[in-house]
Amino acid sequence: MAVQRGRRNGAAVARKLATPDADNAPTAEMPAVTENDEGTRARSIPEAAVARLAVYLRVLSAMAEQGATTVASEELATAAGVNSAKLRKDLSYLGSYGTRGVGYEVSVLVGHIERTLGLTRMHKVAVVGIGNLGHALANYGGFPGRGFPVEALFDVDADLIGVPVGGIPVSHLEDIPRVCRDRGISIGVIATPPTAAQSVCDRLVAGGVQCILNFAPVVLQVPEHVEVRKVDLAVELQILSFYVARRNGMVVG
Amino acid sequence: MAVQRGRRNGAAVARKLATPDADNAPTAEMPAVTENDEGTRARSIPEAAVARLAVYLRVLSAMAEQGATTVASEELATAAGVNSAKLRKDLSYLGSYGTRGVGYEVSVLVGHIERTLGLTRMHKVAVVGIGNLGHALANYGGFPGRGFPVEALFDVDADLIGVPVGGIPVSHLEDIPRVCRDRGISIGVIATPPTAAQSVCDRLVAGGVQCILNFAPVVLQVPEHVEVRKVDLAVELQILSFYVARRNGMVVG
DNA sequence: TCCTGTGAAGCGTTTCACAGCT
DNA sequence: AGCTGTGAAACGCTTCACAGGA
Repeated sequence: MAVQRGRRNGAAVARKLATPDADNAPTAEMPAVTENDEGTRARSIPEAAVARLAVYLRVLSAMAEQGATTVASEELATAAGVNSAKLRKDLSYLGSYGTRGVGYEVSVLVGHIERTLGLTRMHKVAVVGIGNLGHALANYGGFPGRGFPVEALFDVDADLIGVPVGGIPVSHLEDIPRVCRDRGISIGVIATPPTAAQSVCDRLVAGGVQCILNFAPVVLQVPEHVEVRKVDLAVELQILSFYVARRNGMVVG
Repeated sequence: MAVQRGRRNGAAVARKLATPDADNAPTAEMPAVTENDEGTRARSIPEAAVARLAVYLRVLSAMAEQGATTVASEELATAAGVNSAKLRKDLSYLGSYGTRGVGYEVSVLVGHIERTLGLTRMHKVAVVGIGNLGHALANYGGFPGRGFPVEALFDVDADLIGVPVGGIPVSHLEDIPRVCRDRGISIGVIATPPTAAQSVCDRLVAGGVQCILNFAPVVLQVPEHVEVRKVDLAVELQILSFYVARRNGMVVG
């Protein structure tokens, strides 16, 4: 699965382009310093670090549940699968909330990461394309970790319209803009066949959706203010295939 | 969704550590030059480029279907969502197969990318955890783009054992090592709850599986020779959340 | 003594810009 | 004239190594 986050535009490319994995280049004009509800610096956290913060958050939550109140960088790093220098650097982007000689207070860190990731606010999710995958996503029912309630479902199939899936009735693709606006959807998940993806995407954008998680194997064209991340099974498998092939010396029968 | 590919070990960390997104550092000891069936250089293709090659392949296949025989870097780049310099650099890792003043021959490029990614050989897939997501994955039936047939399914649920899903009967988790070995599974997909993931992973490894695609929100510990990629919905959503928050000036109500 | 926080070095990736072939 | 292929510069991320506080 590849993850995309386009930013730069190529030479003659007008619209924002989405690209897989380590593409993007948060270069030049990053937004100037902005502050969140607590005054935490939220500027210029490297892309890569943001992704890891989410992982630290999960690990920290698990640790908190097991009663840990304090954690050292080495311990947290190991649990999160990174080295401790990277972890400390990542955390330093949030500010200095550790205690030298001791470590970090779990609850404090959880709070700061949540604020930094904008998890103090709900993000309503719409799932488009209620096939196998869409069904699975809709049934997650209130996405992982809470804070991401699924509040709208869409499909083209007339047989599905009105049928509740995971408690929410399916609406028609044409109603995407209206429903998204009415319900204040901020994240759209595209789980349609590739041919439908771009038009679905356009409707989501028309409905005021700011972020899109795209499972369809297509490069979506979106306006600048919309953030796209891509999950591509075929790409993931092919990358794995590359490493098998290389490991096996590439001498294929 | 985050993608992981661990490589370096942190200080006191013995087993390979998996980390999200732009982690890894294919540094130092990359395998020496190896050749594939056609003598194509397969060494030292940057991680990031490999991920993009899979995308180029999809775009090229679509172009071929529409009758294109030749394509220029600018055109292919735009369609793939990257800039043309990056595309040319990526393709140059395969060797020089373009024609100056003209472009690339589509079929030739498709062939070279397929060989480089090891797609000339089948990679049998096992899906573990036949819940909502596992069901969806099993029903993909012969994963995207062919070359990745699903040939084994596993679950703990007694009610599921023996039931065919997408044409393949579900086996018990305990049989993972035997079945994987018998059927020559090379890629394992973990779609279980997080608590089961590590033990499932260990069994897959015991069954000779070389690559794992992990949908469970856990950092898997695997031996060096096993490649793990991770797909994490919660992480993806949280990254999107970060960008919404930043865009909105972080001034949360 | 222990562990955080961080400049600075090291690397990998991206972009630039142009030489070179058709 | 057009487009590829690629050194070299630019950039961002990771790692090192140690200063400095508890």
